[in-house]
Amino acid sequence: MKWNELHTEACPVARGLSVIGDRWTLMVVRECFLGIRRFDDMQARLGITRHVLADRLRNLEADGVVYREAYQARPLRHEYRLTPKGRALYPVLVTLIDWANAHVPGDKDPSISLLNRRTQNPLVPKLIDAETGEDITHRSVTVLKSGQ
Amino acid sequence: MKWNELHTEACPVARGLSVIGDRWTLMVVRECFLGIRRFDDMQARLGITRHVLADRLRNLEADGVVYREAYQARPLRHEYRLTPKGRALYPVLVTLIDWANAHVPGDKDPSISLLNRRTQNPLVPKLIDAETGEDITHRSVTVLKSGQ
DNA sequence: TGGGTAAGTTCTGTTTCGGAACCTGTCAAT
DNA sequence: ATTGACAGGTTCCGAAACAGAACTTACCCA
Repeated sequence: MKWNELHTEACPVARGLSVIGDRWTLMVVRECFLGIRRFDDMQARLGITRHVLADRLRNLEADGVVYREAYQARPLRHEYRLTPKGRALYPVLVTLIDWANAHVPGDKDPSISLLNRRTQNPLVPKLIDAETGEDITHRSVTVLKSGQ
Repeated sequence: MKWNELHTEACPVARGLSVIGDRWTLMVVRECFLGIRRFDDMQARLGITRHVLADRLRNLEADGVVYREAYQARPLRHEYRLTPKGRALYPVLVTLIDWANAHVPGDKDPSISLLNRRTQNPLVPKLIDAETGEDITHRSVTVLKSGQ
């Protein structure tokens, strides 16, 4: 199967990964969350090649995750910002960060972690079912194939 | 920057993606969560090439996400199962599924969604800070760079 | 002797990537 | 008028990764 056939799959994991399941894309989204909006800043911070960054930003814009907005007219320059769809990726990023901090130790400090902004205590992300308040675990969930 | 230099980065997003930030890896993990344990089953279901699947399973085993366990002796055959580190990826998968179902519509039914096993109602995943019970959003979180 | 099963490995041609250089439009200083 | 800086790309090349198909190994069964 080729990658560009994936976005129509029934499985939401496949559809999600058709947008962000790439070696660099989620790192670009991270930069957006950190307030980095310009091409050269992203390129310098990520160490990605300019060619690949241009391609990823093009795809993210086409997928509606970021949009381009002019910040000066001459010469015309755009910056990249997250759309609501892009901001909705925040829980994915947070759970990934939590997993990596727990299970993929880097061999050099400094490390980066998340704090509750109000209390300044370390964030302890927990996934619950908003309907019932129950923890979501592998065992508390079942899969539904709907449609025909 | 090359991909194999990424796992030592300070940023947990980079370290996490060095393990699962690949076009196929999280799909393989999904199969494991669905109880698919054997090479040929995964290959047939995913439509991935055998070469790439063998490589991804090798990497996932090396990274401690899955382990191989013999299920018959002659000829020796192994199946792949999630380690605790692998099972800890469940929240990442659930938030990704939730995002994709909300924002990446497939153009063909059937679609797949998650249910609370006990109530059989649709799952509404919500990420909260276990310390305070507050919702986790982009605005309620701040970033800490620790170490030196 | 031949076929079936399971888990890979090997081969070949295509696509993508990394790294560096180059291009475009504009302004400001020399 | 020319030079340099800035910002956001594009182009080029060789290297790496990928898709698809065939092949290999080891065993069992008929």
